[in-house]
Amino acid sequence: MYSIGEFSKITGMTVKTLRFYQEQGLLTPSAVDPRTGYRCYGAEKIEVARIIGELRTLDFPLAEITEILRADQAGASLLEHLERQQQAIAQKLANYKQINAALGRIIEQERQARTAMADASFDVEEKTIEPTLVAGIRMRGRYSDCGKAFGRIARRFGRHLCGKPIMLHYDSEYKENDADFEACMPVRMGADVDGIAVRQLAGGRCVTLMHRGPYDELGRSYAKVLDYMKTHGLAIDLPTREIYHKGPGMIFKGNPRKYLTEIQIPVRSA
Amino acid sequence: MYSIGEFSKITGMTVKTLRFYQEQGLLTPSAVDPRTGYRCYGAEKIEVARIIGELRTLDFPLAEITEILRADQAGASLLEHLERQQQAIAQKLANYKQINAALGRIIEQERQARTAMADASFDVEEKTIEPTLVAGIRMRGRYSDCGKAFGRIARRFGRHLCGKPIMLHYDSEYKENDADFEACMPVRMGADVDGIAVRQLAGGRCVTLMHRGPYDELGRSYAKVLDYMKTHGLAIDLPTREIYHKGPGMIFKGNPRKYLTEIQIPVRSA
DNA sequence: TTGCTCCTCACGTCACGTGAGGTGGC
DNA sequence: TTGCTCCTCACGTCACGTGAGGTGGC
Repeated sequence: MYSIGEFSKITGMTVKTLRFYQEQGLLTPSAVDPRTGYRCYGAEKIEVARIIGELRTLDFPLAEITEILRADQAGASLLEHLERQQQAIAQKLANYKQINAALGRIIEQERQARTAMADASFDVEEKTIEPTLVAGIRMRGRYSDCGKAFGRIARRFGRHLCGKPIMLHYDSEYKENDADFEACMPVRMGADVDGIAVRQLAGGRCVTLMHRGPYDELGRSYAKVLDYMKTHGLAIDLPTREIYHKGPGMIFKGNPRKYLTEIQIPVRSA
Repeated sequence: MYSIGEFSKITGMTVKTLRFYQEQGLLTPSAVDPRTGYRCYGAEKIEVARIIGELRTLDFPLAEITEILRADQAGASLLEHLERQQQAIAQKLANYKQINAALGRIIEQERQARTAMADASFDVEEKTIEPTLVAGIRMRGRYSDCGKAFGRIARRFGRHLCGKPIMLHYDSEYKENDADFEACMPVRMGADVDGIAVRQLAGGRCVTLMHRGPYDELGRSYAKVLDYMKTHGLAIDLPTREIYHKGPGMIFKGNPRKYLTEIQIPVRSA
């Protein structure tokens, strides 16, 4: 016979836990001194404690452990308990996997927003861009509808995504309600899936400018780019592009004054 | 301004939750009628509720959400919170993965024990066994030490395991304290790792008998097998094998009367 | 007497959910 | 008056942990 302290050392369970298990009717002492209230555990309780410990390691709730111990004789039910528990664990696992993936995406986005802010120059520049594989949805309507399209692409391509969202503008003039545009996201690989086209976006020479501020002030930056092109005798090669380096975050919408949008206009000598 | 019921519908949070968030100082109503106690939520609270909801989806504790909301202006801290949270989630994920794997192993073992019980014939038989890849630890000492060896192999080879534990006996006579034996477990693939040898176990002709009961009664079954071999003029080809189809379970030790052990003795015509 | 083990009882954790019992406005 | 929304207060969940305050045996 062991005192609760001794039994605690043997089983690796705290004294508090042992008292709690007694209260729950899960693991009762072999005897209790009626005068002092001292608990006594017999050697046969060690095996019971071991089983409880194993089942707790497998995250079984105490109520179910009580059931399993009671049904020990039957034996047949153990397998079913195990299978049910595996279901339960699999659910939690799936849940945390999802959370983990979501956190990964958000963190990545935040990091890129930081570096974009650090790297930006805010001057009109000419550069050569690389060809890029993108998944895109071409649409007509209002620019503000592009959010949903980016969302659809992101959900579909998940971990194959590899860059910021890009919008292609196919109109040569500004259109409010009937614009012709395409929401794209760079992907590592992939094929067409319901309404989303995967293709190579051509590279080449272009004029760029990083715009800082809300989207409704993009016009000012476009003016700067077009001035530059006129001065240098360059002509537009549609579609033009906008790259959203930093927009409303997933958590905080953030301050529109800090949004970063890169304007890219493919050009050829006029 | 919205009543708590309206705001609940807008945000998808229950009324109880909204009251709780107020109590926690997380999301306070824009106004409270001092006479009736009725809560009023302004439209600007919708965005706050959205952020709280997003962060709860990512499993942030309420206390940390409070912090994040307070530090919103700073902005810089969000990324660190996200990274810390990813750490926390990764831990839980790893924990549940481990539980899941353990459950899988135990379930598999229980299932195999069931089918073994259903298939066993309990007669001496001759059969041809297939070559098997095993991971084994050869040792000298007492048979009862094999448990640790099986444990080591199981931990090392984890998901590459593909069968019940096998013991090889290299002695031609019974030895109590200085037996020469090898604890093996079938594996799908693998290479030698500290003290564990991976190799092909030869197949061939052998005499088998399924023994049902405690290990200390194995002698009776060996007698039956040896009788059979004598009658049929067969000679032993060392090492002999024991396959533990059902022994003490991982959870319950179970009734030794129900243990199932297969004796396999490789033979050649004498 | 001191130090150790043991006892009970009450409360805290975490993010809410579940009533009970009652009020205010249409 | 009825039905609906809203209110507060107390308690439950889950598996313990953390004291506080006190007792028994060496």
